[in-house]
Amino acid sequence: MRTFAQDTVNNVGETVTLKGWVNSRRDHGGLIFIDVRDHTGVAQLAIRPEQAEAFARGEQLRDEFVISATGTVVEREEGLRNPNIATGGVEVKVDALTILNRSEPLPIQVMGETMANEDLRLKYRYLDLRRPKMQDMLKKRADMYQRMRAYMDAHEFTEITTPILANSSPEGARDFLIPSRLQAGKFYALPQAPQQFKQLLMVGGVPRYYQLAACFRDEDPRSDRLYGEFYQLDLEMAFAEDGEEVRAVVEPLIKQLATDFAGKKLLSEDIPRIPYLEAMERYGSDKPDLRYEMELTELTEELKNTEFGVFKNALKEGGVIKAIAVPCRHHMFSRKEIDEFTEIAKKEGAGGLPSVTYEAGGFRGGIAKFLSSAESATLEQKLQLDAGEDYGIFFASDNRRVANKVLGKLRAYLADRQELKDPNVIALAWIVDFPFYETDEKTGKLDFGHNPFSMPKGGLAALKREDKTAIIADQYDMVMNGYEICSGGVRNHNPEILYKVFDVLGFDKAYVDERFGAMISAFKYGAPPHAGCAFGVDRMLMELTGESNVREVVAFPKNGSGVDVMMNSPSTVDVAQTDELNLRIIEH
RNA sequence: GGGCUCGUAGUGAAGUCGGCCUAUCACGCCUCCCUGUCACGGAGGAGAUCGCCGGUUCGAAUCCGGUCGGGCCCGCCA
Repeated sequence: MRTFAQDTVNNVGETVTLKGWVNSRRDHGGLIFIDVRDHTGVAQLAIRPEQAEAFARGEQLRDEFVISATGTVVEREEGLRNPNIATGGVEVKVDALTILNRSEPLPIQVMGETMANEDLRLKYRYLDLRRPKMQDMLKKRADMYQRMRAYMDAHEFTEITTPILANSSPEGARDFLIPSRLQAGKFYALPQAPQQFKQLLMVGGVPRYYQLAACFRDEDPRSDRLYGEFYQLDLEMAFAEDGEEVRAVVEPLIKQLATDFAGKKLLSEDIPRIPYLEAMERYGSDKPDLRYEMELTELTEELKNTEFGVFKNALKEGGVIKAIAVPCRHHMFSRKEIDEFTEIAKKEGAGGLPSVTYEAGGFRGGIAKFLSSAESATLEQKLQLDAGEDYGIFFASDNRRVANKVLGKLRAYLADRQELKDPNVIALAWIVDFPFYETDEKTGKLDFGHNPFSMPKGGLAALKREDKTAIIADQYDMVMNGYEICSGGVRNHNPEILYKVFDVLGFDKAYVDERFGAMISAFKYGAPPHAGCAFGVDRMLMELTGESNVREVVAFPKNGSGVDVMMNSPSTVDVAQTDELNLRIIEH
């Protein structure tokens, strides 16, 4: 009868068989200790020369050999116990030992503190996954899936799988294309999201749909963005005409994941709704981390009579002056540090980074000499400076968009640097009211701000407004600790309004019919209003488990170049295969 | 596509403003010893053309140019 490592404590006096990997071997010449590891932990085997056959095999064991050991569980004597491991009070006196498989010396270390670089870990992911931390991660992901399914089922959502072989979508990310054999010269595409299918399910009479959906996008990855494939908790609700209906349904699930599942504290039970423009003004970002304050403070009015040339020029050109006050905590920012921050500001489009320090209740250095005593007093009050604390104060004077962007970037960077993020706290927020259309900074042309299929607030009438950039999309993102974890919207189920949405950008009916034929035609046959959203499962799991790289929460991720270094994919294929698909590979 | 950064035994690091490097340390590996260890211990040993190519120099892991690979960021991600 097989017993697991952690169960040995409950089997004192009994004969057990442990199967697992050799975690470590301590050969004393006349006595061999083996720590055998399985998915439950490690247990100590003691092999004595009296069991000659087992002892001889014990001498051959090396790290990561796979063994089966049978023997009696005995209580360890006083002084021989190891309080550091769960099974440290017992050991197995081995009678018989079988080597089930041998192992060559490992290319990466499974046990111990040194960890190989990521490239090697990914190449030998099957070894990397043996590490308890990775085992734990796999279990956590499964646990999260269970909780999501249980919650969605309990709220009368029906899980429906939608096609993986889908169609190329002209909007959005780059597609993965799949050549069709039966339809020569045509292509499927892997879905970037089940967006159109789930909306068609609404037309199909499904009241509430959800899916743990695989999504595919061929875009360059980031530390919080996987290459290629990722998972979303995708959901949609028929007859929801107000985004609040969706938000109210999903909020308890996310809170439960943050607390019960991740064991963290919520910054607040009430999840704020922050309009996009307000988020940009206060945080310089549409995905602000609310665990720390450091809000952007506008000082345009307060400094309108400034003597400082840079500010004067900005104001003359209709710009704004904004600032953030950064608590110093340990020591005042050095010249070198401020230079470093300046580089960041410049990268975001700032000309420089005017600054001043606030020490011992007064402004010093930097632009301090340009501040009148009246201005100093106003700044102190507007920036809510605490005389007992020292601050570095950083300014942006530019057009509103750039000023917000610069300080927003700096706010996030400095919060990290100053360790203002509490890892045990989850701060949630809904960012709402995204602009439907935006002007492209470079071309000056009008384009969709986000998702063309969401409902413009105010419907058809709103679309006829003169200032198109003032049209608001009924769209909402959920932000968790500075990461966008969910995006959703009230969908546009009205063909007339949908045509108009594209008409604003100069696309005619034929364009819409050609590209979104199934959807626009379905909407003509009694489409119910509907709204929904989709949560990024991987990113959420990353933040909830305190990882800073999303690849850490995926069993077999691709690297930054889109390569699976373990399987060596993508790879070339036989000419016979490409011939069958009517494809010709052009050598580069 | 662009910027920054890293590349040294199987693994992780040190050395990187030219010579004390015949390249250091730890883990791992091999041989021998060891009956109470638990990251066992002890003695000994093997293992690196310093990512690759070229250049400068009396001399290059170290400087320069190129190239390949990784990571982070920008663009991109409706």
